[in-house]
Amino acid sequence: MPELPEVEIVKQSLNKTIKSKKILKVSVKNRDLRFKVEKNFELKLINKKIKNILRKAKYLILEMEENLFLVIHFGMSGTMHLVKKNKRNINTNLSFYHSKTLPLKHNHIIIHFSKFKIIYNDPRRFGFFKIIETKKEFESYLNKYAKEPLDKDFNYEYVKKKISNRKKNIKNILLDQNIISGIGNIYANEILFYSKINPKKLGSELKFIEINRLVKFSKKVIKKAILMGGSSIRDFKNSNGERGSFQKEFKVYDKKDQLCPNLRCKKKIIKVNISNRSTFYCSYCQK
DNA sequence: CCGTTAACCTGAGAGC
DNA sequence: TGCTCTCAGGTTAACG
Repeated sequence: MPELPEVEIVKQSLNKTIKSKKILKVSVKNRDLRFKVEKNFELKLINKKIKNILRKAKYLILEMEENLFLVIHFGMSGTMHLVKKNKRNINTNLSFYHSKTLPLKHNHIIIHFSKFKIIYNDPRRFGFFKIIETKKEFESYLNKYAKEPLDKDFNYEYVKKKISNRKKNIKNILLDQNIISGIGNIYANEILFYSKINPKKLGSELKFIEINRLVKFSKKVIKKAILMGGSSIRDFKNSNGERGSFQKEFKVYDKKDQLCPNLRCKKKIIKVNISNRSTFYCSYCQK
């Protein structure tokens, strides 16, 4: 579900609430996430204080005392909910693309603090929670991943070097976390529209100006999405408290048969399948 | 090494 | 109302 901007929003919310708080109790209702939640998960976290909350690409990291790192990935459908304690209500305070109501099913992991608890919900269970116990191991774990658009040295030279010998189409390149990290299906579509690049074009075919636009608009789109609280799709209709509003800015994503936002164009956005992912673009503006 | 596809899961919505 | 089918914000093992 969440791409870089959505995970960043979670990070920012958590920084306001659980930073420097102590974990009093952990309960795991279902260990069968994408990777099995380890046996000693609860024991390792209990009585630890949270030092900091970090993000890298689509990963959220809770940095604990004693060089303990809890790495969280939300998969396709993971969400985090903050619920005040000692209240019977089911209001959550941490609803990004979700309603303010805690879902009834699929609440797999609950982390208790003195005045509230955070609940991890994930219907499809593609997400995971992993504990890393040394700083060294933590750093090498994250260094595996490619640079993300917001990195200072994510620039023309970096992207050029990464893609110029690739026979892979640019849409799949943007989704490949080993080439560029943090971008998912929504933002890949949007970035390619702004960059005026046909998603089927191969990495090796991109010209100087196209790579430049790709770098520029990757940064712009991701930054703006963060400023707008991320994107809330699918369930945002029935939610009165969703935080994200970047879905209102979508130019092509989920816009099949709608007019191209470029007013001079007047053609319709088309939808095609690229490697089993829906891809939306204007075949006139994106060459 | 590289690129593509299928598989992992549940639920919502469309069409009949 | 209910059935079947397709699709969904991600990742990766397995294959050629």
